[in-house]
Amino acid sequence: MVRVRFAPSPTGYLHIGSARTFIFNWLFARHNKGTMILRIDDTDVERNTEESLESIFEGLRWLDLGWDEEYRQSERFHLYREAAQALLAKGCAYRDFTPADAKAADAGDGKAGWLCHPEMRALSREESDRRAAAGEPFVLRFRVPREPERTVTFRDRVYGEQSKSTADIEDFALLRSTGAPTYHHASCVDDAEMRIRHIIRGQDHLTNTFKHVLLLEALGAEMPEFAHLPLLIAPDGAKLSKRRHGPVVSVLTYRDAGFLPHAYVNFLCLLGWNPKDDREKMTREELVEAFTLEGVNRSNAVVNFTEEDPIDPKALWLNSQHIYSLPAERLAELLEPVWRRAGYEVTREKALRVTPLIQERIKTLNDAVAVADFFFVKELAPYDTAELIPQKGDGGMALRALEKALEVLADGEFTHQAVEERLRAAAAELGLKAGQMFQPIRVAVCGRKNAPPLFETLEVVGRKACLERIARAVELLKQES
RNA sequence: GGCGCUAUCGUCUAAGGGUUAGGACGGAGCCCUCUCAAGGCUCAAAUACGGGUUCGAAUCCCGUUAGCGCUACCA
Repeated sequence: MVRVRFAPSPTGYLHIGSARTFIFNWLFARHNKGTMILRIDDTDVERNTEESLESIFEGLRWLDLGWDEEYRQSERFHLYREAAQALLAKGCAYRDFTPADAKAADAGDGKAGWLCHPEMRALSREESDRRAAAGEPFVLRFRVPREPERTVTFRDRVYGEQSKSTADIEDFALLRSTGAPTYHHASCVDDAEMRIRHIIRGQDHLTNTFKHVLLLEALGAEMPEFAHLPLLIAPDGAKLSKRRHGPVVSVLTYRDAGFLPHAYVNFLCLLGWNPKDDREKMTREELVEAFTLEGVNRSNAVVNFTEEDPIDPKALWLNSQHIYSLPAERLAELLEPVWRRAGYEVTREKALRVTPLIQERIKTLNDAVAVADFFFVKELAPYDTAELIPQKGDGGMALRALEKALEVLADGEFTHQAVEERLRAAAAELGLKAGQMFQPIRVAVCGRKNAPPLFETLEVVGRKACLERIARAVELLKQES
């Protein structure tokens, strides 16, 4: 039975690297019909914040993948205390009465004291119990078995065989002087208790794993499999940090930028993993089907962004691909609130008619505001009348085209086929090329040169608004001459 | 400093002893076309460096360099 967990600590927003770890765990669980566990690693009371927890949940909810079980370490302190007791009783742990600041002082430069404090490690049981009973503060440390020295090994599903001498592993803390567990302790106790079979997490934990193997052994737990993931880094090679790189490190940024969650999930999957064929755009189902640990690679991946352009171009492209393959009705549903937020008056029917015209012209949901404005606004924003003048033409030509359009569009059927027929005939009659006839009309109706196909656009904008806008353009041209 | 991990186009990546080192994004160009997109085609662009092993190395080994991680009573 596959059981995996994602274990964020609520000390910040949901980082995109964490999001990817969550996604890989989720994919692995779903691919293997296993269980996905969300565990909040909130053992550091000092640093945890409620806002952070909220933003992590918000990010996770947006990703829209879900999970099966949920735990909070802050509600499980009794388990960690019991486990610590047992470890102490078995001699696998010892009390270290060194004051916190003293330890920092002499272990500072990676010199002698970093492995352990030999006096503390050697303290007799009686002495240790006596000082503890007297209320002297201590941290509980794991007694790394160093005599005789041995090599700790495990096989990582991504990085292969790993080994490290116990001579290079320090006596790490299990319990702080407050009695609260450290990350290593709580994490291992929980992984054992929750019967996590596969630990999939960031590569920053690769060397921590030697400690965890030792601890898990001491706890008498069945050894899980480990799979470490390459890290996501910034273009400057540094790890992604909010301070240095800004909001690009938070998943909520992509939601707010108008990304589709499954497109963003797709993008994150391609950072450090690939399906071994040339597929790039993949649906959630395809990802679940294709995901295996064998496809994960070992080197860190750069998220490609710059200060001017904070979104990775490939993410943008993938998003446009996912938008394009959405059924128009579904896209219209998603676009409606976007337009409404922009202050446009939008009905379901209107959204349904506009959407197909812009579907392949937007890369994000938010793009729809600027791309479709002229379908919704009462009055066009002022534009440069020079735009009305066609290629190899002049103001006079624009005027003739527009006046003819006014005449031709005033009555008759107002469907795009009928409108196209009449407009093409009109162009022929005036001796104009199609483009020369259409550009003034497009600019008059849309307020700019770049817009969706003209006839469909005219049909959706409607006869009344089209005639008004063309008449307005005629007026402007006449004023100028 | 110690220990560990990593190194293919600008970026994401494929190839895991024999390929003109493949794909994608981005860039350039062409085609299509009522504009813009979308789409199609083409081009530029990479095996960090030095040694081995081998008939043959991007691929295996060693070293160098660089980057990253751990080295907290953070996670």
